[in-house]
Amino acid sequence: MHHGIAIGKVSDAARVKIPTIRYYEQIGLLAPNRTEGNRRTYGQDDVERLTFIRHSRELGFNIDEIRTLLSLQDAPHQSCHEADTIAKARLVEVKRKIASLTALKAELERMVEGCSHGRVETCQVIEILADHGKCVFHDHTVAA
Amino acid sequence: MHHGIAIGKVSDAARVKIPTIRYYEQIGLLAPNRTEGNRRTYGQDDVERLTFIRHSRELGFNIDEIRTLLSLQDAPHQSCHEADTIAKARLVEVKRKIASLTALKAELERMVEGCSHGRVETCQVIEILADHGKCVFHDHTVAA
DNA sequence: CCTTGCTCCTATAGTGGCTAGAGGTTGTAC
DNA sequence: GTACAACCTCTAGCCACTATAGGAGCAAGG
Repeated sequence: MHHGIAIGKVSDAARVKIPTIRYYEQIGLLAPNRTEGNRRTYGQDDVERLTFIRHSRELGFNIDEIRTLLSLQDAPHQSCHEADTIAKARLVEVKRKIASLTALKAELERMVEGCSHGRVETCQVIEILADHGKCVFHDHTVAA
Repeated sequence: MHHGIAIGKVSDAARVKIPTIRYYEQIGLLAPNRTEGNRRTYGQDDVERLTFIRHSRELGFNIDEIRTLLSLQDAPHQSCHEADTIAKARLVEVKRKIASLTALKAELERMVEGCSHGRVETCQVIEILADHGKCVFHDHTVAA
């Protein structure tokens, strides 16, 4: 009504794109509130909720984890044990990913350094990709 | 015919799942060869090609990059300049990702350490997620 | 020869987390 | 009153697979 924020403003304020906000509503992360003219309307709390979501996404939490984190935030008198568990799991994952990417980095550096800048026949890049035995990167789990 | 390898064997040999092999054929990474009974049939070269693809995917190259790398491998007298460029671009990306994940790791560690194991009200995990200002992780680009 | 059961086939739909587009409505400023 | 921005819904597309349904081929044992 009088002090509702339109989706565009919320989008700017929370730095979450408009279609993404609509998507979040669709999957139930955001409560649907409309004006008489059928426009989505938000309050400052929604801006904060969206910021929370964006930040969590940036930190690599998936939607299900965020759903749990949001439900925890909505019930502040509960134990934070679950939030702690989620963060810890994420930390383990991140550590593993860093280790994997570091090995990958070494592999790519070896490829690039080994490249004789000649023809494909003698190119380390192609050769290492073709023959796994020549690869030093063995924890092939994350990469992407 | 007599020395063709069936998809299941190729799948085991190259450690690429059967539906994935069919998918690769569909998108043109693999030539389609069939027996009279309409079964896909492969040779040792296909096992090597699939291993190349798997390895490249594990190293984080996307399908388009792999397409280029494969076309280079198929023409070994060409210059390997392009392969070098692709690997270098990937290296830059990986370095950026490591930097980002390292910052993220610090952030998660701060969260977990700061958690008083009490109630959500006072939980650092939730608080840091809610208030971006309290976050030390600012290169929010990769994360996942 | 026949059945059992394994491997294979196609085609379609689903995954996650959005993003893009078409085509229509509402609200606002001049 | 009219131009135009901002909004609406609905559908389809992105990537790289993965899953499922429903059917056909093929090798070994009886």
